[in-house]
Amino acid sequence: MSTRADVAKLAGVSESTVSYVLSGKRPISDSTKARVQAAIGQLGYKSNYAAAALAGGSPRMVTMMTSNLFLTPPSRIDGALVDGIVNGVRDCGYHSVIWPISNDDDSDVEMLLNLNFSGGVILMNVVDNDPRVHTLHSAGVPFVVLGRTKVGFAYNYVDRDFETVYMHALTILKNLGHISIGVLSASTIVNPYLKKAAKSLKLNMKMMTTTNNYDGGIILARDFKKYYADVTGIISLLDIATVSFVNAASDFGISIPNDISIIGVNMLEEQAESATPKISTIAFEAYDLAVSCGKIMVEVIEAGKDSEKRKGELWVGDFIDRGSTSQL
Amino acid sequence: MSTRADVAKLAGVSESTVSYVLSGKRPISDSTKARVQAAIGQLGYKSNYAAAALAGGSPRMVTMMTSNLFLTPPSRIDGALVDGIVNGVRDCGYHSVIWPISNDDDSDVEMLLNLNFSGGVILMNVVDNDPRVHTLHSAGVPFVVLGRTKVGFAYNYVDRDFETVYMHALTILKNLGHISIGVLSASTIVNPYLKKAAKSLKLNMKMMTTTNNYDGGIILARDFKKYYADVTGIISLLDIATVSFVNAASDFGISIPNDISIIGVNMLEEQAESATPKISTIAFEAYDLAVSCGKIMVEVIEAGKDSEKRKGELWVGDFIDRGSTSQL
DNA sequence: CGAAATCATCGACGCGCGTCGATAATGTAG
DNA sequence: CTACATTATCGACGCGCGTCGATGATTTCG
Repeated sequence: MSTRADVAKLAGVSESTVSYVLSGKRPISDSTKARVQAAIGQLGYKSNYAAAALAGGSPRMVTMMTSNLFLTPPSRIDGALVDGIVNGVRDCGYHSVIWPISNDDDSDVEMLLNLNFSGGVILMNVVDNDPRVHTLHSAGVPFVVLGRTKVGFAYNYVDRDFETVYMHALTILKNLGHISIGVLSASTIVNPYLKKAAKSLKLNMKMMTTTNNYDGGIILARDFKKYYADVTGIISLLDIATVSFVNAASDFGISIPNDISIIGVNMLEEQAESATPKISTIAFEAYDLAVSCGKIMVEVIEAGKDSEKRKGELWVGDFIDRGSTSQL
Repeated sequence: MSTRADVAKLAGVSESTVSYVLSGKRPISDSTKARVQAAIGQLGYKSNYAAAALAGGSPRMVTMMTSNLFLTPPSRIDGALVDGIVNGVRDCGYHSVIWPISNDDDSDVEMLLNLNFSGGVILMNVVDNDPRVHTLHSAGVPFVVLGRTKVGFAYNYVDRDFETVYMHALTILKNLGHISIGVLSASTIVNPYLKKAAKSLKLNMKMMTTTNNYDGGIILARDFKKYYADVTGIISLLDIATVSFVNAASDFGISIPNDISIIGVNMLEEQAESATPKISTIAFEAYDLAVSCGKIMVEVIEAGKDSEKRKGELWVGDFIDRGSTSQL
């Protein structure tokens, strides 16, 4: 591996000149700039990451942590989020890697922190009162949560504004005359925001719990008339199961949107488009949200410890009508 | 962040002593060892990754590269492989991260190499004549391929010995009297090793192509009597679709193993166990294979450029009879 | 008991790069 | 023509740690 010294010698300039050509932080004449570039090309010089990180203060690197990536098959949404973060931090001159987690205790987090090789951590797939947030917080590492969790202190986060999203979706259904609303979810617990919105709109909620995979939606469609006959409007918190539910509905004599109206609040546009019929959504701009998360991560890193400000950002999204809803 | 100097001062020893306590590369008396440990604990000292990498030569870090992780939902096998690598390199005192790839040209590879922050690269999900192998090779970066691909030069790899695996599976089917063999695969192209094995055993092959997801297996089961009526033995190269195929078979009047015998050659044991009936396999010890891959990666890194040796390792696996095969 | 071996520890150096202050070269105004 | 601002470049230093050679302390053995 060639070093800065090699480049400098070949170009006939000092080492610092090479650095300034690379960083652009001081003016360099066009002629020497060209000579240095040529030398770099000729030697195939690549700056040493470790040395740059050491000399430059904190490493320009961000680590993404998600809970065990492969235990449950990740969805397209995860892909969009990762992509967004990668490009968000890249715009700020940072890089990003994924920290692979095997076991779900936070020994992996400890290890990452001990390693101390990245400037900040983006936490994904957080759960209630996530222990990893506590660990990161007490370690004093710059971090941003992609999502939210209840812990006893302030932290940086980027998340969807579920309160508004749910209210929006339910209002649309209510305005169409739907009173009995099914909630397609992987959990039997009703999201508090959703519950609140339903209450204020005086809507009846019925949980339609299933697993978020292909089967899940089919089973729900099969059982719909038996268990959920009174439901006329559905708000879906799932993505994969929603697509298969909609696809399979007609097989079980359910017509969308004639018999039931459905709004997806947690799926990508491409997924909503892929179903037959297409699914109306409250847009979830996962990619853009993640880009913003990446940028905030870099801000937090560069603000450093001096700043005690915490930043929270919430994203809403428009209603996109694809015809899966109709007047009751 | 506290540094080695802080620890040394607090413990009343020299900086190098602190280093040797940490690395264990020179004997240190128990008493000073204890004092240093105490100081480390008190200060919450964590060694600086960048500095260690710089001083120590190459960074003790491995990068895993897989093609766009989230484009197609990764399977459990990918999870086992990642886990294996993580633990394999960890046993050697190395760490590992996943390099997120968004676009499938190799600009991401270039970027990783330019960054120059990891000691080596493990390439996963390689395709025929993978351009990334060429890029890594000409960059002179230590790398190991988890799998194999045809390029015009030698490289380090760890892979299954498909030649033997296929031969083993087909021999078992043949010995049970099966002559007409279906090949469950996601591609219409017959694997050359498989073709060779079938030829030498004088078996008739019939491609049963489907997508490797839940649907894929169902569709195949549905169409089986129509298109593959003559098939009595199946060798499956898929995992998810194989499980759903076996599960759905009885729904379409196919009895396993009475009507057809099936052997999975590319699935995890837990997946084979999860089907009804359970599926016999040629064991694919994905985790162990990946552990070995990780260890080889470290060997390659530590051998350095001086060594031009290339290492290849092939894994077979035993036949595990779960009763999904029977005499014709 | 003295010489040699062993043990525990220290100090110094260098890894490659970012950046600050200084310097030489050039331009501008009085 | 001198005094001073501006521009282009250089040299030096330090980031934090791994490691080598050296040194003083202790033990071993003839």
